[in-house]
Amino acid sequence: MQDEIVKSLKESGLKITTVRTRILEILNISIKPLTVHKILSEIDVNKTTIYREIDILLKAGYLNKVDFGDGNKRYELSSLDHHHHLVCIKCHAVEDVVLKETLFNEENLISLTNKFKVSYHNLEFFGYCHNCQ
Amino acid sequence: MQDEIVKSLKESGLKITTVRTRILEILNISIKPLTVHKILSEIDVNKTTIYREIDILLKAGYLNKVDFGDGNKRYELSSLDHHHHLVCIKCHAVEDVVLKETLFNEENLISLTNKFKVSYHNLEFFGYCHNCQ
DNA sequence: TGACAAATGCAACTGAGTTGCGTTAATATT
DNA sequence: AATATTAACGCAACTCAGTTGCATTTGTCA
Repeated sequence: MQDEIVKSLKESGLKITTVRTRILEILNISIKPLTVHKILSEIDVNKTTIYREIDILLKAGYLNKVDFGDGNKRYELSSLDHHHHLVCIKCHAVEDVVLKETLFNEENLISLTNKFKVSYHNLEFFGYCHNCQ
Repeated sequence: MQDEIVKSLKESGLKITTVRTRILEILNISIKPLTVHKILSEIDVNKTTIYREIDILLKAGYLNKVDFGDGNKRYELSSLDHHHHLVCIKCHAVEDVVLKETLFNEENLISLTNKFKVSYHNLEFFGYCHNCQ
């Protein structure tokens, strides 16, 4: 694991454990957000540990929660550039997409007109991928 | 229930039942998307029935599924104008918001550059409402 | 190396959502 | 209006994601 991350973890009072290292590795290699189920299948560890670990990494800001609305929460490294996903309704393939326009302007307008301070947003697109059209 | 909806239901081969009518009424009155749990608390009916009913209404296009990422699916009438939600992280209040710009342009760009045909999207904003800032 | 806190495993639990099946109610048909 | 048909419904039992309490182990630091 990179020195930078090790340092960051220690500063957060988190230990460098096998499980923690493996989770970060697995998510680092993955090209799409993963479910707990998927992560569990890659590590020989108790599910309680994974759930707790993900909770810790989420709160410490290392992970983002991604929701495809199928009842399974997914996670990806928050160190990735801000992006959204294209989820195929048919084959469930997932692609990243970076919008041409950010939602900053909208968030500023919301702040003014709704008096609501936006912290973050969830945006995913659903449809048919190249192969499934 | 409005004649228009009754006609539409019958054309879909759906019967006008007490439960069905009540669900549509409850969602029509509500200012925010409701969980199954909430709907169940308003009608004296078996939970299996509610789940099946919502599935039917979803597939027939009367409802939209809304996801606030807390593990509870929510539903609202699809007859409402296209809008998104502002969800307060602290008090869980929900407001509607209509964006100044639609995501149509982005969806068209996605179609061209990613060869992905967008059918719909999920977009919700999270942050702090007027009272909780 | 010893002490302390963080991390882990296990078993039992909770709660959302599902399935199979027998019964009831709404609608169409005669 | 009586009957047949099929959608709708209730119930019990189930699955599966995620949680909790508690005892044990491991990483880190003094």
